[in-house]
Amino acid sequence: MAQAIRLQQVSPLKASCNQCSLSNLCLPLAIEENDLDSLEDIVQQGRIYNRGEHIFDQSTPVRSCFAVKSGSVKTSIITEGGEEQVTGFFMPGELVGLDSMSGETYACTARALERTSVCEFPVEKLEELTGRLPELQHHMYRMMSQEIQNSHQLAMLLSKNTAEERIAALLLSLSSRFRRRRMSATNFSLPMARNDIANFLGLAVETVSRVFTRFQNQGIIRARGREVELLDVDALQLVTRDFARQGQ
Amino acid sequence: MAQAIRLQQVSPLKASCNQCSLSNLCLPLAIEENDLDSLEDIVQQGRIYNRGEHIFDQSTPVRSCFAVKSGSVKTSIITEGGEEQVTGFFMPGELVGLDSMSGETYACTARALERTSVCEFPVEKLEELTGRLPELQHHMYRMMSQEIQNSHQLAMLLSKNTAEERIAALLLSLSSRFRRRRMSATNFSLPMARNDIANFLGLAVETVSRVFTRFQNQGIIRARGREVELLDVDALQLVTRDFARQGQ
DNA sequence: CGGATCCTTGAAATGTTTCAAGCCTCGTGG
DNA sequence: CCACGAGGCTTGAAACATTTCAAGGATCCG
Repeated sequence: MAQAIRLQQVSPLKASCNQCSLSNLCLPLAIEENDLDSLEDIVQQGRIYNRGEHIFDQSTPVRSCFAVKSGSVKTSIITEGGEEQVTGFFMPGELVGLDSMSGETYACTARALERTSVCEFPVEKLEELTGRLPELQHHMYRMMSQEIQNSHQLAMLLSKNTAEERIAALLLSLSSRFRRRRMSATNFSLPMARNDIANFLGLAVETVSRVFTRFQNQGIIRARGREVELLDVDALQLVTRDFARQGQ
Repeated sequence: MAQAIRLQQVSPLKASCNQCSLSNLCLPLAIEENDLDSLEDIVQQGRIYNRGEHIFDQSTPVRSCFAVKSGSVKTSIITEGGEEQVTGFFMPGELVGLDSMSGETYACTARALERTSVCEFPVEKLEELTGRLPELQHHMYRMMSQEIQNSHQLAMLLSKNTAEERIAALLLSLSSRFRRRRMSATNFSLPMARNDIANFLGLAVETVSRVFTRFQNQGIIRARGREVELLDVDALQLVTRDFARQGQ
């Protein structure tokens, strides 16, 4: 995160994907060295968003999808009645807006959970580019498929699992995403409020709070506010797999 | 449905998308008249599957995605513990397997809910083709985005809505999909068992049954087994929107 | 320091599940 | 052609997890 910001200060006007610390997570990973220029040509250095600021809004015309560079983003759908459903959390290196690719208007609203910088990929240019670079196209398909799978996984969590299982699963998901970024997988701070967690997991805030303290009393985690330490990852995995032990 | 079958009897060996009654729903809709040949070249006429037969299996190598021609398909994920989560139902003109595009192995299992015929699109060939036809690529992106949105919608249903709201939403979804095919939107037979509905909506079978009878007692629907008649579509929409009335 | 927001905790209320049983339906075999 | 069996569907009553309501405590920031 600190690296990404520093990088931006060095070359604030032109994106340089090949120097980005996230190039092994983001779109560049799918591209040959000598095609990187084409990608850099279409990338727009996004501005920095403060906590709570909208990156794009549901029902407005689709312009771009975004890669998180530092910070974190939450996406949510607002129903006609004004209810919010959080559909995802996005960390550095992850792509936001795939559910709106090639649609007319954004299917969700994306908001910065903290001070966040993003790279912006205008969809028409991205489409044009993927038409020329099969590797990139392949990668896009794969990420969109992955997004569908993630959402199915969420649906499964929501429909079949208890509050404890859902929260354990979220903690483990976050943990592995921190690890991918070479950060501590057991000691991190949650970018989102309990409220967002509750909304995302289909629970009441109070339930989330109760489960956190229950986990804490069992010695599985330690939590003070948004600071979390996973003390017993195996136990967490046991909670989620619970029903999933085949023999035994 | 009957039409699609008849068509297949006329030209059993080579697919002819331009004669297909579903061409306005399926991939051909994205393609210029004179590019249709390229699509027909890669389409494989799939065999006919009987009720319960597997079209593809989770964790086996990805070969193709499929368009339903007649009949219907359900997709589901099997957890390590053997639990099943139904992730979708697919009707004629709809694409199955988008969650596995460009992945190594299928992310779910697809089964025929009844006697079902499909068209098969080998993914490598499809990718190659979308690289050449921007319109088709655009359409693929759009359908995959749509699939993500559908799944988000499902997640929302599962996390925020009551049993009645979920079932009303499913009935309305089926209704509109029948209408798209120029079939009765109020009088149709469910392709899936109560069990599948329950699993899909994250409910117990008993609950599904109870809601069906409740709706029936309220005069909103009439149901005998899988035969369903929507007597009061407005009431159904009221059930789903319920919380979604903005003013009032 | 004050106000707002976020988080936690308790007790009662509630919708859904679970368990249990009976019924209906459809396909099969006698 | 009827009888049988199996699976699918329905219904009731008790059990349960989570929500809702209510209130207190912590934390952050101007």
